Amino acid sequence: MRVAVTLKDIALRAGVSQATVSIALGSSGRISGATRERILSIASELGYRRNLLVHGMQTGRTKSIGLLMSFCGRFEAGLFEGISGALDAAECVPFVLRPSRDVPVLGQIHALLDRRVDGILMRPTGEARWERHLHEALDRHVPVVSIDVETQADAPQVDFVGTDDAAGAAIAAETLFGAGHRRLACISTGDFPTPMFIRRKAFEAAVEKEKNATCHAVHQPWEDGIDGYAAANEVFSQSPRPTAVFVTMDALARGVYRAAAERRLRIPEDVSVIGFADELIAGLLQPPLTTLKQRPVDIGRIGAERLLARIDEADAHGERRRVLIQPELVERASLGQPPKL
Amino acid sequence: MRVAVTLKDIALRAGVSQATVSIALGSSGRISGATRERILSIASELGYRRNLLVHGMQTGRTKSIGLLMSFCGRFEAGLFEGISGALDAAECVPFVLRPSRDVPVLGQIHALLDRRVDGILMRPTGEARWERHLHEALDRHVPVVSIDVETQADAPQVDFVGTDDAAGAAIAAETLFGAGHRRLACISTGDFPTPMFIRRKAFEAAVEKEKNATCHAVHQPWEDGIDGYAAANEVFSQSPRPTAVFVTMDALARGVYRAAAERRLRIPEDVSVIGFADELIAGLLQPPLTTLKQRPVDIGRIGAERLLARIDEADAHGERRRVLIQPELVERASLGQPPKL
DNA sequence: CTGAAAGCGCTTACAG
DNA sequence: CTGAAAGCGCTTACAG
Repeated sequence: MRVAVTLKDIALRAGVSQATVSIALGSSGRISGATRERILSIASELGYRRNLLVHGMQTGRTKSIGLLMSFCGRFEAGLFEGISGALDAAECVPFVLRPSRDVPVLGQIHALLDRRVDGILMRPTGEARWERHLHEALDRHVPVVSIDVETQADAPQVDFVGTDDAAGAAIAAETLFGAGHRRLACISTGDFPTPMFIRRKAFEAAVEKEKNATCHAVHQPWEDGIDGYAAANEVFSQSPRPTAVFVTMDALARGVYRAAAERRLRIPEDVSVIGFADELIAGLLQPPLTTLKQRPVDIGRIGAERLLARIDEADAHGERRRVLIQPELVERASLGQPPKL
Repeated sequence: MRVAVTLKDIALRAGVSQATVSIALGSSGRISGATRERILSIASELGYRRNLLVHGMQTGRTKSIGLLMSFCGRFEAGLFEGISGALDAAECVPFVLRPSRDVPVLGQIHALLDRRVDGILMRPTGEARWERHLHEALDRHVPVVSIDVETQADAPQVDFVGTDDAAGAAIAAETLFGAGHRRLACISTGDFPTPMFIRRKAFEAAVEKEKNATCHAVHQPWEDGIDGYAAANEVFSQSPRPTAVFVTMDALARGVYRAAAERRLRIPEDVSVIGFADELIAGLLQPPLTTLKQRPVDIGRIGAERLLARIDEADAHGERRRVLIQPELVERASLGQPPKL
């Protein structure tokens, strides 16, 4: 067994004090001339590794953060990729906790705080129970940054980085208008304050502003594996039938395609479909789904960078800053002109 | 700002020594009668939270582990769900680091060790560079458990929990034999020691043992977004044409379906296809893909439990233990009898 | 530039 | 059952 090498060991070998070694090894402070070189070489020879537990306790910086999020799709994978990249550059490491029904959020936040994380990055679920526990962190001057879903009034000091969902929904609407559609439908799920909710509101607002345009909106409560089938059936049984459907997340398109197939409605000849998110399924559907592509890697990276900046500022209570990332239209084959009457 | 409450604060208020408070709060040792009650109530009143940095330094247990894995699909999400569940129960929290070309593995292991993780759970990539750095952990008596991909001879003390890939491949072969197929093909990717490699070898071995059965094997080097299209074209241009194709991972089926469609081969009437993993895509393909379902949540859970057990045993150098989880056939629509001549 | 000392917030023998 | 003391491995003023 190898026993950990300590400052004392190095000091002994180098014939200097522990304090000198500490200073020489830290990038900080007064330089120690040639002594430093000697200390450095002894340290590396001995395979010294600083105990970050103690270091963190002394300095108040553990170079660790907490990350509260779950992993279910390509979007989350992108977020994590971006986050990891930014943290790597700062030599910071994330504790990752997965929100779940069985585990109280407060307990998770305490688990992080007890380990003295420097900050917390979170992707809130839609549920409100998150917000009220954030003060446990903020009160201790541990900054919190939220990605993808914005926290609400309860926690106005929480920075936000996410997709500009409203802009994306407006692009979807404009695209449909541009193709000649006026009789639209919107199939949605997810309540305030989820991105899906914001997309729906923005889409409806865009329709309101467009002359002669109407929107038949169907909202379904969120559930696992939701696919929009029931809502699509309602939409397709309207008369006159909408010529285009906006779904607030790609997964809903699956049910739309199925309902359309059952009614022998061709996509896009009889009905156009446009999604949001560019999840894996968008490219797999036949015809491939036109959708709004998010930039999860950027969101993750910028979110982590903002958190690191907050940590350096030592300012957990500043006003909220928001960064909105523009989504981009990915044109595939599910969108065409409205059918001729 | 709230300043952290320490043992001293509680001791002062309770009129006892710091040591007494420490003992009363720890679940360990001698009970302190009524004093304990008083201390406990003062602690909770003050909102005391133990500093796990210091606690970890004192006891040598940080209740943190390192988790080295990346997130790209449903399988990984399942692993993480299982891991999280097991760790939650032990009040343990994982640092999660994502392997990537840009970041040296050694650096990641050091980042974990410097933070004094109690153990490391890893899902190795196929690359060998992992293994030789594991000793950094093992030498310090930090146990390592590997999931999904078994580490090799370099690190024989590393426990393994993963799918019984060989058994799964044998099931695939038996299923095809049972349906009457004898002219088989195997499309594979991934080298030793990935699960895909093991599946391929086991499949070929099963074919060898079956009378009159042949297998046309095509191996493609692993790359991102690989879909098996080129390999499928090679398979389909054989004469006589194989009547069934085993792909060592579901994603490869995508190219097989495409190649089949281009040649107007119907699935399963003209050619049967069987996959491995039950990834999301398996259910989305048309016809839905018959495949071998893995049990990622169990693998994750058992892997984490094994690691926790190793930590408790304080035995990082015991012999390797292996847990193989049986995969299960998911019958969907891509498998039928061979075409009549 | 360097050393001696104090301190971070705990736990753990060791006495009483 | 409880207290006084030492110690974990560092960092940080404070003297020299």
